[in-house]
Amino acid sequence: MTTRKRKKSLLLLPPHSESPGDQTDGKTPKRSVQCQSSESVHKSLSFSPYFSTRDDAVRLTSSFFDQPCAHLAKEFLGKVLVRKLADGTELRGRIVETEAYLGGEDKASHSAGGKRTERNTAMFMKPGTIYVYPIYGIYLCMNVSSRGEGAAVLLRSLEPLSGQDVMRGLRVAKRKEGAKTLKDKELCNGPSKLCQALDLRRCFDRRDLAIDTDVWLERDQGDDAVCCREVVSAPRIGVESHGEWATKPLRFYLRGHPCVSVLNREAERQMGSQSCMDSSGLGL
DNA sequence: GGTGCGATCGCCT
DNA sequence: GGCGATCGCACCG
Repeated sequence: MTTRKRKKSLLLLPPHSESPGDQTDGKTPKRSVQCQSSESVHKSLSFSPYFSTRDDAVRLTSSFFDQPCAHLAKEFLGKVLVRKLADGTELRGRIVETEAYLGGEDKASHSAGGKRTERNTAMFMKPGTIYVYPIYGIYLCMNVSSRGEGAAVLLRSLEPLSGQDVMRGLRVAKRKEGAKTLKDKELCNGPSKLCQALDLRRCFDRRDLAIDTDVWLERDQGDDAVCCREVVSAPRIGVESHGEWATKPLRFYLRGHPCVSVLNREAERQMGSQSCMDSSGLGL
């Protein structure tokens, strides 16, 4: 899987580089982020086949984030992540997949063993603090700290609700010229994809999701659709090398949702008629 | 559709 | 100097 070669191919832009609209080399086409009209943003609002939306969305405050990690990871499902760009455009996506990283004893966590470094400092900050870190040299992932020393929730997938055209522009900017057009469900179906689509950069690291003016979380009617039976608990992705912690069901996603990055049919089959309150095996 | 592989570089030991 | 909470693409059936 891993290669040691370091060719100087530039198929992808580093995610932590300035977005294409900010680039000054004159070679990259400007995307539409800076100039999309409010009308086009309104048009891009699409009705979700899975949830309904309404105008009385409520921003989530600090108290919401102060929950045990795995519990918060499940609570995130159905909530709406909002990203307000510099030009006022609001990008919205409903969270449909998360992972809990418990810190301390959790060997798959960046903060395993209570290890605190410059990079993972945000994991130890107050619940609701954003932790953005680079991975594989070219991608970013976004977490939100929870209650518990070094604990955080990784946001893995969103269902795009508004601003899809802008998201597509941000995603396309990172892909090879001539690549096929991305479907809406492909815009945010992965932890690094959602960072690209929402233009979440490293500068968001250590910012407070409860009070920030550029990114926040909302609760809306979508919550009503996230009944217990729809939540699948499965082992986390990409942590196979961490022994028993690799098998713990700390990934949560909405069953049957097309925007989930990786399905776990085995976990879904095992759910059966079991309540999700039990299926994690963690007494959540 | 599923699978395998290469890309790429910051962080950590 | 090794590794990694990923992704896109080519290839195959």
